Amino acid sequence: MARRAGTTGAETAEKVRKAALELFARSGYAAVSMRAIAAETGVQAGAIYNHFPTKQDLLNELLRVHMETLLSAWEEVEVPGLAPPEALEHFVRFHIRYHLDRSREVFISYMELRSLEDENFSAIEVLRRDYEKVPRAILERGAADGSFAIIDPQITTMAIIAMLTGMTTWYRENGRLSLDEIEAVYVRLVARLVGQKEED
Amino acid sequence: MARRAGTTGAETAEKVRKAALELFARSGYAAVSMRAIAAETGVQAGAIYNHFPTKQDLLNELLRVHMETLLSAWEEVEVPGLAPPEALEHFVRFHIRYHLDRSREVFISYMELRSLEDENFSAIEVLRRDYEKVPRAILERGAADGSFAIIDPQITTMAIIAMLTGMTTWYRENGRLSLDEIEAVYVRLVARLVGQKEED
Amino acid sequence: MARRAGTTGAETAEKVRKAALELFARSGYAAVSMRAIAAETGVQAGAIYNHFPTKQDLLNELLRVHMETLLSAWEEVEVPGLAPPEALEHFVRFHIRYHLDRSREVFISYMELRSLEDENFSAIEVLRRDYEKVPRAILERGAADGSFAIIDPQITTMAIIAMLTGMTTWYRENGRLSLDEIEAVYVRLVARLVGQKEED
Amino acid sequence: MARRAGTTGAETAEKVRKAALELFARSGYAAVSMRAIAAETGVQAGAIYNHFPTKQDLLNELLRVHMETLLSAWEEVEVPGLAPPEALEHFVRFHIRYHLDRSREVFISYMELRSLEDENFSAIEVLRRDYEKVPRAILERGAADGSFAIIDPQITTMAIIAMLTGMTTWYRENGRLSLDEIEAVYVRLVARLVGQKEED
DNA sequence: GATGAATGAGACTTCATTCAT
DNA sequence: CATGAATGAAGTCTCATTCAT
Repeated sequence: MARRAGTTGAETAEKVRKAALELFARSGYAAVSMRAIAAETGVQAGAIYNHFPTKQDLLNELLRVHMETLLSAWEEVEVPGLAPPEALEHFVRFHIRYHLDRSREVFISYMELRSLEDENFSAIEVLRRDYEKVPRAILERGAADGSFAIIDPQITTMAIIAMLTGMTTWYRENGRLSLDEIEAVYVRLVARLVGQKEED
Repeated sequence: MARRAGTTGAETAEKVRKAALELFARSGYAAVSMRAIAAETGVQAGAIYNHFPTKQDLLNELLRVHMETLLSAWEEVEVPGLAPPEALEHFVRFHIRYHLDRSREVFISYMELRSLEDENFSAIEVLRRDYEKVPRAILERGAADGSFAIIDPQITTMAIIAMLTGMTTWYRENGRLSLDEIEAVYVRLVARLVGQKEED
Repeated sequence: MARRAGTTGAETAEKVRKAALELFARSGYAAVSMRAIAAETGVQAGAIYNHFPTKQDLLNELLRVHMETLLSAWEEVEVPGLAPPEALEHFVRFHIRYHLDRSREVFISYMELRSLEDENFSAIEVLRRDYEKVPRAILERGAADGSFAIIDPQITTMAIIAMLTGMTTWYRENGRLSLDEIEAVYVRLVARLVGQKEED
Repeated sequence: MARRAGTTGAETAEKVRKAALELFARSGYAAVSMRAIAAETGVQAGAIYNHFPTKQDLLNELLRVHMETLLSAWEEVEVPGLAPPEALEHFVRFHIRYHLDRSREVFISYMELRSLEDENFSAIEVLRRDYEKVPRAILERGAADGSFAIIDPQITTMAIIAMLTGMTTWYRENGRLSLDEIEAVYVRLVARLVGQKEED
């Protein structure tokens, strides 16, 4: 049968992306079939191939777009002249907010890297490294100007990212603390990690 | 054909466990076939079913045994009377050493929880919670006796675990720092997170 | 590859039904593989699943449709006002003709009931009972109006059905007697079973 | 492990026969696995092969022994000089009693003939034909001496056997009629089929 | 004579993908 | 652009059978 009235190809592609994101996050790339994505989208499996050449391309696009969006979102909110302590706080708040809003993208970005074929994997890895350079640079500036007392910049960077990203595994919207409170806690924890003096 | 001379069932079962661990860690549970595990083990796929009723049982056993072993390993090295700062350092060193030795078990314990069927999932979750209680209890003791200045016990606990476990994703045996050095860095980072005074 | 030009799904489904009927009758449900049905149909095994969800559903549909068709075929030829002796003769001729035309359906309807899962089994049983009510009712009418001298209505009903249906196990198209002759013999045998007076 | 104390090979072989009979009757030859038979027997599948070379041999032995036993049981009770009416009644009573006692053997003798490989099938067919000759001979004697008014000897023979054997499909031990009563009904039905005068 | 472990084939079913319509 | 039907490969698991112990 032909396309139903009132739908456009772009709409379908977007619905496929949403469905795939949801399902990959819930069950993992390998465990999700094109038929399952199609069912969630409301089309037959064959229709997906009008928009994405292969299942692998679908995953790759999700991850690539996520990383690109993350990077450009940071570029948009970044405040260039900020002193390291304020810059780090700014980054922490950005990272938490952004990652909670896209918890499924974040999740599959960590989980499904290994499902990418080599070439795709490498491209995503580059983007990931780029993002890791953001806190790393702040740490190094802070170490240089004496506002931080960094133990080891590389490990501290990874520790910060792991700590912040780990939040997506336990955060629930109606938990004990509000998002603002959690953010505040993490800002202070990160400050401690980099050896800032407590200001309260 | 029957069993080849000189082999035993227990050996095969162990080889299957090893192969499955390796492959699940590398490619993920859903992406690994029983045939692939069998090939790595050196038997036909059907032979696995003499030792494990289903693929799910195989995963479940790996995860269950890992968590049980982790818990009993801790119980064995735990030093009951230790003051909170020393207890925390002890835990950090234990966790790092143990997790690096079993990086694949750790990896699939985090990655493949979602591949467990409901009942199996619940059982493993209980064990995971049990393990999280270990640092949590130390933090609370330290908060009570004033040796720590904890910002938020729950978040700090999760942050410590995420930070430490994240190491398995980037640690390489011949990297810039030795394991001893890395351990020392993490001990200090954790000390900062819980608000201990720097002792150096 | 996709569908070959000039074929339709309905055709394939029908070919699958035919092949399954043939093979189930010859070798039994459990001894026939989906691959064998597919080979007889001229498609790959997977293609069957576009038309029948499971092998069990395929069997179930064959049996259900057979029983429904049998019942509605009877309803179509039934002559309501007929006196019991003529009604019984009418039924005997119908049963023989119908069952010889569909000897494979009849065969698997008796043989493969036990291969049906519980729910499917119950549904088919209901239809079978409905069909058995047809001769039973004629017998009872004939007993009531004195045209028959029934020994025991239930046993006689079962005896008639067993006797008639048993014919499918030995009937061969080019045997000693023509179908018309066989029919005539059975009409007289049934007349004897119900205690009609011989009219010749 | 070796044989458990107190069991003998002959016992196991007999238990295997019983289990196979039971399971073949319930689910059909093709649907029953050697493992299932072994489980019902209380041994491992491999042990069956100490007593029966293949699954096919097991089926074949069950059918062959059944037919041989049936034939020799008849030979034992047969009363040579009996007049046709009494001989037929004698046969009917024998057939019913014998078949109800061995309903599973009877059932698989009809159902699983097609599961026999060619050579085995032919051998069993010979025995079946031998048994069918028994009523056939009585009918012919009765036709010759005028005590029966047979419509068609072959069809009547098959009708009698189908009718009698069909009973195993609906007979229940605690049904409406006792076995004696059922027997009496069938004796009279058969007498009608062969055109004897009603004697009551 | 029995066990337990193995093989190699094959069971049902699902999969990613293709393509006529 | 979507459907529905197909392929060919592969998935998990079971099977009859064999054989070292």
